[in-house]
Amino acid sequence: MEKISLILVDDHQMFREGLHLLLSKLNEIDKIREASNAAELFELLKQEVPQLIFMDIDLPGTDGIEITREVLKSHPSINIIALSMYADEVYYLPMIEAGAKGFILKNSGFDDVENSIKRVMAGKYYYSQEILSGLISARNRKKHQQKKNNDLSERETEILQSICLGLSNIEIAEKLNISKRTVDKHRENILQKTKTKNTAGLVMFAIKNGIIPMQ
Amino acid sequence: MEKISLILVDDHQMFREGLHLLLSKLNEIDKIREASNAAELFELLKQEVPQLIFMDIDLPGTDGIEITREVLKSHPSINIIALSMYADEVYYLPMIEAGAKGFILKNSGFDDVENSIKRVMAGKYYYSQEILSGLISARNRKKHQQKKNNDLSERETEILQSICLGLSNIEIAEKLNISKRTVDKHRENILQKTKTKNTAGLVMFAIKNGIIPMQ
DNA sequence: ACTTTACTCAGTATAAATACTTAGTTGCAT
DNA sequence: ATGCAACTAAGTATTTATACTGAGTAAAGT
Repeated sequence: MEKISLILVDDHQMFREGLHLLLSKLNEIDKIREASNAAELFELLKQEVPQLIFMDIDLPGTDGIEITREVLKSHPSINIIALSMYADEVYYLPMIEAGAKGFILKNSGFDDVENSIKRVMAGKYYYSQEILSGLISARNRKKHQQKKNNDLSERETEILQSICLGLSNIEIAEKLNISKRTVDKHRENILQKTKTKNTAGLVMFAIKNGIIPMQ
Repeated sequence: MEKISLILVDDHQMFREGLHLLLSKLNEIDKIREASNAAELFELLKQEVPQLIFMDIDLPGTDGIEITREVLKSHPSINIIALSMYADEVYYLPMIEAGAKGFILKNSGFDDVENSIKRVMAGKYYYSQEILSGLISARNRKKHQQKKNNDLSERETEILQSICLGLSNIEIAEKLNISKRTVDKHRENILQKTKTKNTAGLVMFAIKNGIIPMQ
């Protein structure tokens, strides 16, 4: 198996040196270089192109996401694994869009680093499990939020759904085989219950409360 | 460290036996039992409660998702790891909601099984990388969908946002210091461009196209 | 120079939504 | 059996939204 040459990009020297030491114990690793910012990285790239880059996201000046885009534009073959303190989607989604093959958290174990190298160098992707738990818990939070605080009756829910579909009261009345005035009344009651004052408010309420599917 | 007692639930005998053999080589595992359906599983649960269950999703009769819900209702302390042939979100999302702590694919390596046991028994989640990348790519797809196909001008976008906030045309006119008739006209143009026919349609369009934040 | 686009404003008319009030029916629960 | 909640319906009035037409100005691009 070919030995791996890699570059660590991080503005904290201590972190860089620690990771450097840990990585140097791996047999697969051949050469490790370090950069603390974009300029240093591009200088290293001129000298020799590595197979792998560990890229910190929170860099002063040009951030890791922007650097990743630039590096991949000129060197598409390099595998980039993102490093972040936080499992927040405002970090990893842009990073993945930028082309990072992996995303691991700084406070996860070194086995995460090892696994990420193995998978990414095999042409696969690798994401920390913590990211998923963030996604899942966000999903669950939303699901729970949606279920509660919904005092609408069945009929009212049905009518609110129809409103969101863009139907007028007359059309809803025809669809449900009831009087237009009844729909008027329901709509009025829904406005009261949802504490909104017009159609726009109704639709927003419906979405926030999961009354209409809108993932 | 306490030894783990677990149950394998799968309707394919050969798969069950193979996984049984592999698992029996792990030091952490103490006792392995097998069930091929819901009835057999609940029979085993009566005899002795395990710490862990590997649950196949595609079971004849009551499926793995439903069984997971029932098991966790009566035995919330049991850790359940789902097994599936497919990395499809129609499988894993309901399974996660049902309370499974892990989700691995049948065609991934045995190290996935080992890792899932370690993490789940430590009170954490574990999901196959394939699932994580599926979730993330789904999110990326959505983000990209939102950006395109938005012919609205700046002013129109501004007005659409105000509409979504529940403002009437008069209120929007005051807010932007323009005539109410101008807002009328903008609104008319937005209706045309978005191919919608009323306020509800406008709000739905705004959400689908990411014109208003709505995570 | 010319066209296009965005933004602005108005007249006129109709349709729809909002507000407030009253009231009959049904089914369910205490 | 009594009351409550949901669903139904209508009268009346006002406010908003939608539709179609016409038009001026400013900026930007060809």
